[in-house]
Amino acid sequence: MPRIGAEPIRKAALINATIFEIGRAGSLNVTVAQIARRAGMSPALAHHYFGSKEQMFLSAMRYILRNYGRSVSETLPGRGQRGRLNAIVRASFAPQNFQRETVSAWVNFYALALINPEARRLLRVYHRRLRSNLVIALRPLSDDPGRVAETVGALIDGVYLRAVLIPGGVDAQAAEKLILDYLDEALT
Amino acid sequence: MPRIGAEPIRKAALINATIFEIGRAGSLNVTVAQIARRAGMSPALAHHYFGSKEQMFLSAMRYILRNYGRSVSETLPGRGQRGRLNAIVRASFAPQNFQRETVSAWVNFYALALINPEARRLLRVYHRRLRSNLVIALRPLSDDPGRVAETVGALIDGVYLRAVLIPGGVDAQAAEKLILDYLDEALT
DNA sequence: TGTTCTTGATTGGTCGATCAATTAAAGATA
DNA sequence: TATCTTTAATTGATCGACCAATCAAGAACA
Repeated sequence: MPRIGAEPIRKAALINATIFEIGRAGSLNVTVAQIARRAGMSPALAHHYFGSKEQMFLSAMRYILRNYGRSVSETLPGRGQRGRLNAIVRASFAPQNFQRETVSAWVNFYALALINPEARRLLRVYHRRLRSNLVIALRPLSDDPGRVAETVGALIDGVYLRAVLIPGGVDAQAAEKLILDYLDEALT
Repeated sequence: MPRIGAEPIRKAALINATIFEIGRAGSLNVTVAQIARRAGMSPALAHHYFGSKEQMFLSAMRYILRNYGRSVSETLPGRGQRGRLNAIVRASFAPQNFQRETVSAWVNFYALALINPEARRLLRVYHRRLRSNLVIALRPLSDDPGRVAETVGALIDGVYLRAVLIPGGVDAQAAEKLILDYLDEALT
């Protein structure tokens, strides 16, 4: 059984399973055993690789945030002016970032950030980066880029939060439009 | 000890303690024993009055939402036109609704709504009522009251969400201004 | 007396974490 | 090649702690 070089594969499997299980349960109340079983290994092995459940959660959160950050910066280059702005907003509602499990995990990570300093730090890094991206894109378009960036950031989070509560799936189209419409009227 | 007619007093104490402990812990992972101790009674008595921990949580959530709804409708009458709108927004950031413990509990109730149908129902009622209030106030001011109401709703939630993550307390003033500024530019 | 209030004690169950033991690959030695 | 050594991978079993919920019984009031 033991193939050498299993660590990165196992860790990746565990991170995926963590996000999936948290999303599925809609809560951080998932057991290490559940996650490990989903990832096809024993609970002991999960502990072996991550040391603790907390570290698994934080790694999963890092993964989500890194993914989001990547999908933002990937869609950035090119597209002058307003195009950059639209790209940032659109990335937030791209299928990979806006799937029910992911958004559900996202909400729970916000709750985790209330009690875990490292989780809070990660979230603040994401906030800063998003804000910075928005400000740069807004600079040539608005006379108060800071305020508009803040508003868009809050709007994205708010729309995410409400999206998971809608029973019949999530309408990324409508969510995206709400924010783009705001930008239309904010950028006179 | 046993005074007659203790039930409503005990229940109120437990609901307060529930919100306080959830806010303090920043998580729904509070024990019935913690809550009961905070409310000055034994865990068994808490079960006696509420039947289960879940019912305690739901009652606490109802209490928060009722409180919020009341503080909105109290500030409503009078003030023609734009005044009603400002009042609704201002109520969201009134001290009683925007204290750290309350907002922290609020975020966790959102997470609870992901897994508990009754919690989800309560939250949807709050969404509908807020939206309805906003639409009525917006009707004479905007040619698309529905969209603006949706945006303000998401904005309030987003600002709440971000407020709890700021280390040095919450700036209700700034939060309020962000939303009022949005309204200024949305209502040409 | 009967009803309401109240709690200590207990039960049944869950879960994170640890550890000793097993398996197998990689590398060294001769 | 055959054998030994080292190291990584993996798990079953178990420990210790925590906790929601129940119950029987006591205490105070009408």
